[in-house]
Amino acid sequence: MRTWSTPEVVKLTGVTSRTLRHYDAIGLLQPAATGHGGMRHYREAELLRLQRILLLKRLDLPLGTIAEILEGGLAEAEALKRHLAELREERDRLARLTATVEATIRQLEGDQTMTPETWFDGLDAAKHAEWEAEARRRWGDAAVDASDAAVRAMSPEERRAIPTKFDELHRRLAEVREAGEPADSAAAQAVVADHYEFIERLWGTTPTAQAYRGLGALYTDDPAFTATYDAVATGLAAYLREGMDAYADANL
Amino acid sequence: MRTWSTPEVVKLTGVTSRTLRHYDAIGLLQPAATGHGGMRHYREAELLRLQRILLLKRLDLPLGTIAEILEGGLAEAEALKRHLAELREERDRLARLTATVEATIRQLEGDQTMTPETWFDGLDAAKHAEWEAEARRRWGDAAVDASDAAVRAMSPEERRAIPTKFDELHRRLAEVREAGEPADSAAAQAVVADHYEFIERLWGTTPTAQAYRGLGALYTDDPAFTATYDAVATGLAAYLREGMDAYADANL
DNA sequence: GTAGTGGTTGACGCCGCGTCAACCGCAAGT
DNA sequence: ACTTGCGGTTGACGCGGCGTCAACCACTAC
Repeated sequence: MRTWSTPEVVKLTGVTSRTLRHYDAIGLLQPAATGHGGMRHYREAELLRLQRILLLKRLDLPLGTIAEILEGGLAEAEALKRHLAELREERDRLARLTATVEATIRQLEGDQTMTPETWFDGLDAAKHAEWEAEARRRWGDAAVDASDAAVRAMSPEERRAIPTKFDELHRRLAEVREAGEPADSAAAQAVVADHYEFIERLWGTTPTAQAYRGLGALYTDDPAFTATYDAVATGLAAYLREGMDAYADANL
Repeated sequence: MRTWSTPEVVKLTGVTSRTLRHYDAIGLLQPAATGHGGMRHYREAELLRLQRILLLKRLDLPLGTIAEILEGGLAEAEALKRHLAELREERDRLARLTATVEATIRQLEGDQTMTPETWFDGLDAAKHAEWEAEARRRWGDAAVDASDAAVRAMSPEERRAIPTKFDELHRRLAEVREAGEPADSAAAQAVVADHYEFIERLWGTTPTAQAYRGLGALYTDDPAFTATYDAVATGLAAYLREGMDAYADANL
């Protein structure tokens, strides 16, 4: 029954000696014996255990979970399933993120002139070009030009406050929703009323019921907007749209 | 020119007070003034700066990079491009990882009987089912059954040593390659010779030149194998295949 | 002797805060 | 006048998985 010293294990497996000592320290992989000034000696059982550790580690499982599995306290398939769910979430998050970053870069490199819609939402600055075209289709050139003029008339400070204001509205709305209030409740409608007023200021005109509903639809239909709202709270876009529809029903 | 206290900023932006103090500590966002027992007071300039910080943070930029951008020492587009490359890499890595984990789960839940190919490579245990079908197509039922028998005849210890042995071979090969040796050099061929011997033991028969070349082709053609080798060193699969071809030319 | 090799054990650093713990100033209630 | 409570402050530790010193020891070779 031969044994392996630390550097031998290093050569065999490719892990660093520091890693081996770390695993020893946290109890994940302890040498079969130590002697002669603390030198670690591993036997076949430990090597096999290390193999399994490395295998699971390549799946990005945390060491704690790996330990539980190896101790038999946790079923491997069970742990992997949970892990898989996390991986998928993270993968999807990164996919959305890359898209957002790409769009942001396009915006930074594209038209230098900051048109009003750029201010609509700090996060969606990047989406401006596509969004303006969409806006002209939905509301017509006159509406977009009016909004343009209204925002241009603002002071730089006012303009820069726009994303902040949107953020505030979104967070207030998310709070109301988390409290369990339906979108047509008084609490939600109060926030939507502020939203309507703010949109009114941005557009430079009083949105018609149809236009306001259309904006709500845009929030749920355009992935860029949906993503923006989902960043605050998942499903917030749909909730806001509901609230806007209810507001239009009741007040416009 | 009004100012905002810490809790007011918290309400406005949704960040925690701890985060604000952290940003103060690292110099990322310092309050315009402090007074009255250390209370922080922010003005509009700081709120706007915070907005930009949060925007960039949502893109997963590290705080250090955000600081550089805000100080003007780093072009935003430039930083984002670099960041994007990292994001893409990570996204792709996670995509491959989810696939691997999914396959591993399938394997764990599927056939309980561990057939020999399962041991071929620890990481590819999951790929067993697909791989066996592939093997039968490539080498025929007789060859696969022979290998099956050979591995079944091994002791459990021997079987469990198989992935370890593969790992060792792969690492040795990677070292040779990093030293700049071509695949048909003596150094590389020595490793390939060991590889051949080991395959011989696993298969239970002496692989013909054609069969051995076929195995090499599998390494580069099957994404699962390629990924396994790339985990050790990128392009290792191709290098090994080259080496195997050269070995077959010279010795088989 | 001295130098070199190959091992050991701390301990700090990374990143972005969350989460205590301990303290302080001010207002309201007893 | 004392306590209580609120709202703020400042440390300091913890997280994960090691990398990277620094300091030390045992043995061999010169």
